[in-house]
Amino acid sequence: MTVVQVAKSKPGWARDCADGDGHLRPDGRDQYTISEVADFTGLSAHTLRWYERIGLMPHVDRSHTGQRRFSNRDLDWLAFVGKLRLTGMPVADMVTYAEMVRAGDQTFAERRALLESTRVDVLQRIAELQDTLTVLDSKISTYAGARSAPERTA
Amino acid sequence: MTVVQVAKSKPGWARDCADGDGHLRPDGRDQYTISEVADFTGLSAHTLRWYERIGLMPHVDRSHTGQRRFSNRDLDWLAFVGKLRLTGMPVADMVTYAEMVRAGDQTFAERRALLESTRVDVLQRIAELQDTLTVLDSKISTYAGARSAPERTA
DNA sequence: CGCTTGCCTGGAGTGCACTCCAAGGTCTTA
DNA sequence: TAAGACCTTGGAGTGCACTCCAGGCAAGCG
Repeated sequence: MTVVQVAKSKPGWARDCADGDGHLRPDGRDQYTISEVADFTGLSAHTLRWYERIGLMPHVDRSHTGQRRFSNRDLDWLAFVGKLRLTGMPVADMVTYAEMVRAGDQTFAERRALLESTRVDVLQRIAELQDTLTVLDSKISTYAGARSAPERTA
Repeated sequence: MTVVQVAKSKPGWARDCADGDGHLRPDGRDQYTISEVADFTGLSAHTLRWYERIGLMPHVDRSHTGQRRFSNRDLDWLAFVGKLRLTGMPVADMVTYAEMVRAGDQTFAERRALLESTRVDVLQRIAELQDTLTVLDSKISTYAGARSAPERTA
């Protein structure tokens, strides 16, 4: 029931793991262009604009000519959104969360509840993956040992 | 970079976790109709036919009138495919794996390599999720303690 | 025998999360 | 001041993994 997809930015679906969360935040400034933010977050500029359009970003500051100027707060928010994305939460639900944030303090309980159910979900997915790992390992050892493994038979 | 989606069969995106992998295999038989298999696996009959069309299933037996009759081996294969699906492997890659299986023994090394890279991927995703869990927990405790939490600030 | 239920097919449609395009304005640096 | 890189918008397009539809065949039952 759980489908996972990996962005095509990496070759094939095996992600390059040694990414090291590369993008250090350039402090000392509080104004970033969209392409800088794209570099820091790994999201495309398109996606950042789209996030704003659908209400997943609080309204971003603009320069006097209308260009976006992202703040460190925006970067923090995007980092958090990135974590939610990793949990598998649909964008629509993240928008709901963002709306609750905008609605103010009376949504605390709801927000907490959402985060807690997310937490449960993450725990369950970890368990699923660990289970999958077991299956994978036993299959790999089949290949390691045997000259002909019984295929289609677990 | 990792996008995860959860099927709509469950209300919202929070999956019902207490599913218990319910569907016990009814042994003593080796012939199942498509709707039985759909029940056992949680996949829809549509999806099962689609899997066969795209080459993700070995050719399934048919009754004298042309209806599919799935075997226990098919069920085993579907269970394994389900595990691969959980890892986030795209369907196209699973088809590749299925093709290697059909190609026979000379693909052992490739198959093993694929499984091993999958394994690495799963390990990495588990690590990501554990990291996410940490963020979630610290955010939840913010909500737990404070009357007004600093939003957009991690 | 007719009715309901289940299965078959190829092909079209859906929903999600981007991803890109066209047409134009802006910023930088030589 | 001119070239080229970068930014803006609304809307259209893409890829994936299903999901459904129309039209038809077949089996079981009262």
